[in-house]
Amino acid sequence: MKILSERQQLILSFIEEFIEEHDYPPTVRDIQHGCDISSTSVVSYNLDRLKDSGALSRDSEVSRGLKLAGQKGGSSGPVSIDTVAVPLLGTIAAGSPFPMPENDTWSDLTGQELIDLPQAIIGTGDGLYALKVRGESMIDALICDGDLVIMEQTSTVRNGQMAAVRIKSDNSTTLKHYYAEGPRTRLEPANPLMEAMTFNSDDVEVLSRVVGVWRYLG
Amino acid sequence: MKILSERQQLILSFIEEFIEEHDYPPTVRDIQHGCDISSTSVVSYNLDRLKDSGALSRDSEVSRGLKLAGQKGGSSGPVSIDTVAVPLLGTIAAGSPFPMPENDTWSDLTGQELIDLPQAIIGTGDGLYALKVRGESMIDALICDGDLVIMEQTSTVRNGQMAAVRIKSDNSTTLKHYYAEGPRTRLEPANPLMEAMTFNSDDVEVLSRVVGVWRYLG
DNA sequence: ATAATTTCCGAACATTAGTGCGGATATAAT
DNA sequence: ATTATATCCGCACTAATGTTCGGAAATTAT
Repeated sequence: MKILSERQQLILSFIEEFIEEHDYPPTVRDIQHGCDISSTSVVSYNLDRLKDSGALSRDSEVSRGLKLAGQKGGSSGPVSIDTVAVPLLGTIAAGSPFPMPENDTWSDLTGQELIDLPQAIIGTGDGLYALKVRGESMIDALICDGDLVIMEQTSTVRNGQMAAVRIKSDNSTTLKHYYAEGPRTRLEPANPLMEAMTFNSDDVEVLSRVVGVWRYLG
Repeated sequence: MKILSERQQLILSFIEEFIEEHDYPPTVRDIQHGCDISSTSVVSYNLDRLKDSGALSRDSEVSRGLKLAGQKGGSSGPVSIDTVAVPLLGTIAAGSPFPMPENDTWSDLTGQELIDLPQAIIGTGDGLYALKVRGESMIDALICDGDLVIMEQTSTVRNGQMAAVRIKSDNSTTLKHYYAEGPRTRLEPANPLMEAMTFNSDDVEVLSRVVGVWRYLG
């Protein structure tokens, strides 16, 4: 990746701020004055350079025909990107019943606390919900108190994926890596130092798939 | 609220679609042709009406100086929120030297892969960077292969916070909860099942503070 | 119907704004 | 130093773009 000159970075951040403020891109002359550049041609030159480097795209002969490349990934400052809102359904603790979405329509979750996560790392967010972990009961899943677990409501998971599974005979629920092996189902803790267990497949019910874990240590 | 004429509604939705496609607003003539209007003056006239009704704002004598009133804040589906972009500096593995931001100016990180995180859970994002974890060497910090660790470059952490610390005598680096206790410093694994260790405070160097951990199991 | 108001038309007009060009300066390579 | 390359400068040119204005047509009020 080509290195951007100081002036080019300045221009880039100016464009970002300008769009942030006006909701439309600046003109060449806006940039000129905003970045204290002596000539419009210099701005034009550097815009082309930025275009070459992929930092932005430019519609020629179009006023304000600028578009930041990442659009969602500027170099500094907050930018707006697409995110999905995931409802925080409750907390999960050792022994407590595993919370599940009850509403059959996801649109009916108004009033729930929502967690915003970037679409880029979460996907569409369909059927997702979040649980807050209380207590240390999931240490062997490498999940600790305070963690936010993002789950997808599904009863089908592929081998190797992590899921919330219920052992019917125990009436216990844990988060484990899931491996269906014919009549038996192996559940493997995320912590490789701990040992897997196998159950009769009939005895294992998949409640939700674990999509992600967010731990914030502000 | 004044009722909008059919033409005004058409113009409004055209502007919306145009911005969706180009990321900058249309010109009067774009609207003219897009809505099959005979004269630019008619467009200008209706834009003024729309401005009066509050449907949009208009910067006069500014090309493409349009801003839709609603602009942001859809009611369902993906929404735009403020996020911060965090550079992904590299990977961290057992034994490997701990990657640190080298550039003294954060604005100089263009070209790095960027991770977008919601501002709401990350804060301003100043001085933050991300590392991808390789291998199982951090199991005792409840961090596993593939995790994304968000760090803040700082040499001062408060007791109880998690930090990347270097043990000088070992020349080893680990992620531990940090407790300065006078001449001694106690380092406590995130996993409460494991035991803490104490070192001479001189022997412990704080490299970065751990702000968050993101584990994605797509 | 008549008048008042709103909307539309077409055609200029005046800025605004992107581009091109010759040459000056810097910066890097040989 | 000397050449090559990248940037910058000012200025002019042209395309794009918002605005104005007299009058026509449509709509609404009296």
